[in-house]
Amino acid sequence: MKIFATDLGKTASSSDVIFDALRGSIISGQVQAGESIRQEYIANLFNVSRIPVREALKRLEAQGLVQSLRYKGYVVSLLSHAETEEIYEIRAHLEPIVIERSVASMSEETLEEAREYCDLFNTETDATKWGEWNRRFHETLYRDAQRPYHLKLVGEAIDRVDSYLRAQLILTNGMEKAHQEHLGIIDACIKGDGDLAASRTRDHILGSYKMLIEYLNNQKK
Amino acid sequence: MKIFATDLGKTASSSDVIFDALRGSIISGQVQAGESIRQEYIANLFNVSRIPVREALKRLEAQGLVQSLRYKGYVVSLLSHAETEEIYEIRAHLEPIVIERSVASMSEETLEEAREYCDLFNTETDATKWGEWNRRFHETLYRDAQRPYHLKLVGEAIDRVDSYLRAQLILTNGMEKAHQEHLGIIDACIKGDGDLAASRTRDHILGSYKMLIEYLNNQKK
DNA sequence: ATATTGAATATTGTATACAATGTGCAGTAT
DNA sequence: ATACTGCACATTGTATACAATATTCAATAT
Repeated sequence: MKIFATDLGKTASSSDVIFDALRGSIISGQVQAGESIRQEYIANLFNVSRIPVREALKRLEAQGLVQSLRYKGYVVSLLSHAETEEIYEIRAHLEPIVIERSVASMSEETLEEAREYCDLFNTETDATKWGEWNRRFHETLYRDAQRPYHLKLVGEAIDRVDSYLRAQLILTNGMEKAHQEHLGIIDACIKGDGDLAASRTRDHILGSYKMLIEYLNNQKK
Repeated sequence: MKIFATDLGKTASSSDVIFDALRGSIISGQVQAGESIRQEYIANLFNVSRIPVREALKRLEAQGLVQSLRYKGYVVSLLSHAETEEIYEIRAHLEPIVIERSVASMSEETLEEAREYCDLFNTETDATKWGEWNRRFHETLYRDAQRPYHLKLVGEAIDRVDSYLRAQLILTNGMEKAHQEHLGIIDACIKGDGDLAASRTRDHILGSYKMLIEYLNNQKK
């Protein structure tokens, strides 16, 4: 008899659970940039020792979401204007590639799910949830690309800016514009036009970057 | 009196030392893909407990160089053809961007250092060192780009394929071609022609990918 | 000869304990 | 009032210890 050990060794250790939780708190903006995270505090929160907490933090650090300062704790990374620009530049390069590949083999279910998130984004009244629907919308559309490495990079890039955006609720302004662009992207996917989906995705990303910059400039005054 | 605490909290802990060492062993091909890394073994090697070893491994895992399999140890990641293609595709997109920015503010020292590595790559007789000189050559040329996030991604992407390439000593074939291309890139940098440097860099990367694919096809027969 | 079982072993994941050292505040001097 | 000093405290980094469980290999059954 054959053993199908598909999920061998994949039982989520508490370190994984804590990683997910911390990452979620950061990208949702619940823990703001600059705040310091105490190992002992997190450990008590989850009723574990500091060991798994440390390992989760090491992973977050490798991803750039936190920085370790000895004797001062792990601090949620700040995001400079320069780095924000970099990340949007990278997203504007990679995400069109991904969606183009994705369109080529996009399933009906994927399209349907994307439509749902698109709708949720549009009808949601709780502003703190817009970021999440927006993210799921895009990630769903990228799902069929069979480009895991691209997706890893894109996901981490989005994590990095999300933590900042959501904390500031910047999306408030361009909601309607964003929704129209989402509809345009879905439309291109339905047509099976990868090129169009790609260029619309690029415009969408560059557009939101421009919006962000304008917002920050207004803040200064 | 003012305290210049530039390097506050940056004393390298043993976990950092071990991370560097393991990363080096992997990307140099000394530890081959598929090999498993025993925590206790590494701990003894460095005369430390398993704790810092585990943290180093967690970081390597976040970078994709190793995978954790419970009760079986951390295994050096394999590299599928699909993932190789992805990584070269990403490099071909990002590295031209980086070098273009870099050319705009490239110092004489950088150019000089790049020339040295170019030379070392060309004259080196020990095949195991080619990869290292090649890498330093490119990283030097990217240094002045002031694009830390790009450099992080590019560095990790190179790490990922280097571990595989060096183990196979694939470079053996295209040495002379690569050297000519290096000279072409330097030439473009001297001229201050960012566009040209970018396109030559792209061609260089795509060329080495093509070479790799041919090599792998020949292996099959 | 091959398949199956079970106990010893190996290996990881985590808790606890301890060492090192920066931080913060009270007390003191100017 | 402000600047300095020293000590208690807080916080991290790592060693040791223990628990859980997969792996391995010899013994046994088919």
